[in-house]
This record gives sequence, structure tokens and C-alpha cells, in this order.
Amino acid sequence: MANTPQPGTRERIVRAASLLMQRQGYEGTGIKQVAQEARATLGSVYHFFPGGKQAVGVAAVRHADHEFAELLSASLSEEADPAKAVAVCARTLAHHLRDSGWVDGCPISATALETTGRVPAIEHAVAQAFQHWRDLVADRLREAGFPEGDADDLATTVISTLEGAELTAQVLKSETPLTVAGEHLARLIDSYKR
Amino acid sequence: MANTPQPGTRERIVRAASLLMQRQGYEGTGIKQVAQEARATLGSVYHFFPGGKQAVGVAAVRHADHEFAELLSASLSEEADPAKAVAVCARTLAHHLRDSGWVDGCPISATALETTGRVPAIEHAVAQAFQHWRDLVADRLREAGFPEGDADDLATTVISTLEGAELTAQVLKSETPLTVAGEHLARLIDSYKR
DNA sequence: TACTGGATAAAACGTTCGTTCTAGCTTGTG
DNA sequence: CACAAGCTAGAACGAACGTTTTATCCAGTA
Repeated sequence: MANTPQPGTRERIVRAASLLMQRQGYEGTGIKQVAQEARATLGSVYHFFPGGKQAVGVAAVRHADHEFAELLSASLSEEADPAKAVAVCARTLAHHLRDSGWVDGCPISATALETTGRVPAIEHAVAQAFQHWRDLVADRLREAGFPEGDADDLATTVISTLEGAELTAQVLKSETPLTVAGEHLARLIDSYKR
Repeated sequence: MANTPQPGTRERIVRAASLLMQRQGYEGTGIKQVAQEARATLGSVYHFFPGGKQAVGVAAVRHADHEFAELLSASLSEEADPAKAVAVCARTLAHHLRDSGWVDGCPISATALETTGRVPAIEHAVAQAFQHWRDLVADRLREAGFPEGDADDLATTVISTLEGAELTAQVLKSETPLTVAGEHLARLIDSYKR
């Protein structure tokens, strides 16, 4: 959506890094592999990212943050009922995951787990993404009339559960964990209504 | 529990690998680092694991599988009400995570995400672990009188949510995601009663 | 036309990776 | 005491890692 027809070199590097890190994690992705996949040279990578691999990693995480935020916002605004919207979102994730051959799960969780407590810059970008997504859900719930406390707690669990269900679905190569998680989340949200 | 007072070399290697892979993932953990941490030599590692790094990885995942299964079984049998048991389990995980300085999350999720679709042997061990844990919860729910279909679905979501909440808690360095997820899961399970 | 700065290209750095190999050590049985 | 088998020790392999360096290209401006 709204992609520049010919993304510049910097943009190609970030996208390639984001995709590779989604599938192989941060440690499993090499700078040279990123350059090759982005059809850029090593010189270009270090030109745009003097901070080296860590800087590329941070940019890739931020890119993934924005991408998933768009998908989330779209899902949340499609349905009038936020409970239904969450279920729809879970199904959408399940289809994307299946269509990719079970390789495209959450774009940052692999990176998150590998770098937590060891690479502060990436750790921080990951935390920002999680909070960002959480806030999107919380805002939608407040907007639908849920009290502040309930909305915050529910939003936290929605993100956690979607995250975990995507991991489980990927590992088991099955859409079921995501679809049932979506329905359970809808049921949970409904139980807070009124 | 029931640790041999002086674990043998093989056991030390598996434990060290499991711990390091929990914190740094599969790609981020080197064979030499495993050997050093286990107070073993490279020769010993390749003596016990002729399959190399992959074989060590599989053994480490299986070790983590059994360890977490024990924690899960203990939590589930401590409380008469399985809904309460799940909430207690979430709190236990939160405390362990906090006490470790936010580094000891789920022992296999980092490895799972890095290797899925790329290292079949490890992929398989990870899937077995998830199913194993899921079955423990499902059995407990059936035992408590939940119908088969409900028990299976709930067990899937319990594992998914615990997994995701642990990831979120680790990333945000907060116990909250795990504790509220535990309470939400208890509420969800209760909503299926009768 | 000459110059300048951003961007690209490619070779090479030292280090670490997973793995292999050949000794040497221990231990228990004949 | 001898001898195999199980285990440990440590050096060495080629390949890949992240990074640095030097040179070249190519806009846009004066």
C-alpha cells in the first residue's frame, strides 16, 4: 500500500533486513545476506547505516512496527465491534502465515527474544513496537466504551495472545491456534461488556 | 529436583545448551560457548553428540520440554480449580522471569522462531514440546469435567497465551502481562463451566 | 569544464564459526 | 599387569562473520 514504485537503496535494505530477520532472527541474518537480498552492496549498507548491523536491526524493527500497526489499525476499524475485530485480525494473521508456507510469523518476535538483555538499542525498539500495538488496541476499546482499566488490561492480553498464538500456529503449522485464540479473545472482551 | 549431585558431562552439556539457547537463541549460541559453560571440551561435545550443533540443539529442546512440563504439572495439580491453577502458573512464570533479571523466558521460543522451516530436526522437537504442554493442560481440563472440544480449544489458548505473555513481559520488563493474562485465562475458562 | 559530495563497488582485515583430527587420559575387565 | 573402550584434551581446518578501507562512479553546481 502506497509503495513507491522504485524504492531507494536504503528502503530496500530495511525491507530485506526486516524480512530476513522475521524468518531467521537477528543472529541468523548476516549483513552480507541483507545486502545481497536488497540488491545493494556492502558499501551501501554501511553508508546508510554507519552503526553497522545493530543500526540495520533497529531500522528493520521499526519498519516492522509500522507495517504491523497498519494491519492492526485496518482490522480494528473494519468491524464496528472490537471483539469481532480482534477475531478477524487473528484469522487474517492465520491466512498470511499459511500462505507464506508457515514462515512469516510475527516480524519481530524472533529478534526480540535473541536480543533481549544483550542489545539495548534493539531491545528498546522492540519494546516500543509492543507498546505501540498495545495502545492501538487499548484506544479502540476505550473508544468502544470500555473503562480505562479494563481496556488497558484487555489490550495487553490481546497482543500477548496474538503473539503467542502466532508462534504456536507457526510451530504446529496449523491455523487452529490463531483462529481459536481469536474467538476466545472475542469471548473474553464480550465478558467485560456492560 | 532429583538432580544427580554431580551431573555427568553429557548432562552438563545439555543443560548449558538449554540455558544458553533460552537466552540467546540457537543461532546466537556457539558450540564452543556451550562447551565452556558446561566445563567440557569440544571433544566431549562431539563425542556425545556426533550430530554436531543440531543434535545438541535437539537434546536441549527436549530437556527444556521436560523441565517446563514438570513446572506445568506441578502448578496444575496444586490447585483444585484448573482456572485458578493457570493463573497461579502465570504468576510463577512472572516471578521466575523477574528474578532472573528478565532473561529467562520460555526456554524454547527463541530457538523455535529461528529454526522453523529451516532446521527440521529442531522444528520437530519444538512442535513435540508444544503439543506435550498443550496435552497436559487439556488432560487437566477434561479431568475437571470440561467437554473434549472445549478442553482442547482452551488448552491451546492457554499455552499460546502463556507463551505470548511471557514474551511480552520479557520485552517490557514487567510482570503485568503475565499476571493479567493469567487472570484473563482463568476468567475465560470459568466462562466455559457448566 | 572542473569540482564536490553522496552513493556504489570490491577487496581485504581479523575474528569466530562449526567441524575434524590426532593424541592422551582414565577406567574397568581379562 | 595388560589392554581395550570410553572419554577428554587441544590444535587445526576452511568458511563465514562484521567491519574497514580504498577506489570509482555519477549527480548537481559554479
